[in-house]
Amino acid sequence: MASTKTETPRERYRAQIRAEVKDHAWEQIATAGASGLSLNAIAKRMGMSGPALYRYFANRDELITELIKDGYRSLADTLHTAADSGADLTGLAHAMRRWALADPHRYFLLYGTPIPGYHAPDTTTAISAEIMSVLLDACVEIPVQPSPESAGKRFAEHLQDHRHWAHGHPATPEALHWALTIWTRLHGLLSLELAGHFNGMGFDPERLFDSELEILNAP
Amino acid sequence: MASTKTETPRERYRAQIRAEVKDHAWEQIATAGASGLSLNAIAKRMGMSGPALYRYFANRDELITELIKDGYRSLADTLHTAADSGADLTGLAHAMRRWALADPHRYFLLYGTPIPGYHAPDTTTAISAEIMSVLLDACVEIPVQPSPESAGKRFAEHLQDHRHWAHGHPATPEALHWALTIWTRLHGLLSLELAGHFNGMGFDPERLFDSELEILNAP
DNA sequence: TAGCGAAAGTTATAGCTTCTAACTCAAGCG
DNA sequence: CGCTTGAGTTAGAAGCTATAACTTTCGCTA
Repeated sequence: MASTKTETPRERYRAQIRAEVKDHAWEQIATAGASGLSLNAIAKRMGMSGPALYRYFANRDELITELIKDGYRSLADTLHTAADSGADLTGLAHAMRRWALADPHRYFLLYGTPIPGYHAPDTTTAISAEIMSVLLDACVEIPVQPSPESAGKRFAEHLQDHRHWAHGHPATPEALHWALTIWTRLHGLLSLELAGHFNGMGFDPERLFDSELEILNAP
Repeated sequence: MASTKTETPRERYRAQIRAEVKDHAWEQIATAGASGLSLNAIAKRMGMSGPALYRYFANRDELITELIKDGYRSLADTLHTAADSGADLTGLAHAMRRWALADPHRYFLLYGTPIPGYHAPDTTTAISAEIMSVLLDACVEIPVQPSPESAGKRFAEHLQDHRHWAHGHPATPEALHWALTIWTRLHGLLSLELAGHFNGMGFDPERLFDSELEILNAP
């Protein structure tokens, strides 16, 4: 997976610089968050003047977009790797938690407060769908019974008309519902833990995570 | 609850300007988010020069801290009002969702990506505890049965040693656990909805919310 | 009521940011 | 070997936070 075509030396050099910039950007994000990202500072740390970077990225937003895309790619790869080695929902969830804890700012770049001007391009939504697909695969193994005349049943029925986001995945509406539930619950836990909202409370966030995961495995 | 003591005209003027600044700040946050907040722009919109505002707020962070405090206060008041008019968990959750949808950026200011330098002062953690208290009150009405030998039971036991965040609330460990669960699940739903992660998916977020709420009412 | 002191608001300035414009230089391709 | 293209430079505009020094204005008190 090196290159799609024969690259000219110029193209190779360009790709290398872009990668180097992104490395520095991730480093900067990991310490100061996305709002602390500075093209100028990156340029200086790379030994060149500020405006030089504008040869490689049109503006700050394009760099951030690229980072978000790489972030989604990283999460999707992490989940794929876990799933390929036979991980069930519990394994996937723990892989996701480890991935999030490894770089909280990266998690927030994807799932935190939306960047004001930023609008997700098609490529990121495609990878996002890939992530959901892994989750859906893990969901079909979970027995989920809809009680009659419940909001849950109504939502599953509602999902029958709005399942295009599953991209043809052969899951029951109940499984789709459950995948959404898993997503929102895990995000709620991780988001609050990473933001430090559990900090003064004393309990072990991992135990709360495991407890919630138990319910997600046997609804 | 006008004033604690007799205020001098200077103090009254000062308080009025501070309030006016915060009004403009909220307006700015509602449109551009917290990262787009500019003391300079606020000053100009108020007809004075940039540095003038530094007489009223030591720096940008102090203004943001104040806004966060007011945000927590606003949410706590909303929940108190709902609880006082007899709302159960469903009512509280819907009040919270309405509050969040009314100003998504305000929600993210409290529960979104943490501000890099910012560290919550005691006053905000106190109001945060107040919010949790309302949730706990609603929890004691919900029957929650711990299955033997489960991660859930183990976490409830773990909470017996870490319940100081409940500030002496007479709830069972199971109720404490359930309050945490409610918090994280509602946050997961609201956070993803407000950030627009459900946008392309077509389903009605409120129906998913109601479905989750049904489970939270009868675990 | 006069005046004094503190607070409010001003401009100037430093230092940071993003980003454009114009220029120089070097690398690579024909 | 030369020409084109792209990389990197400096200069500069416009914005931001924040400080310093100065002026004005307000309100309390003697």
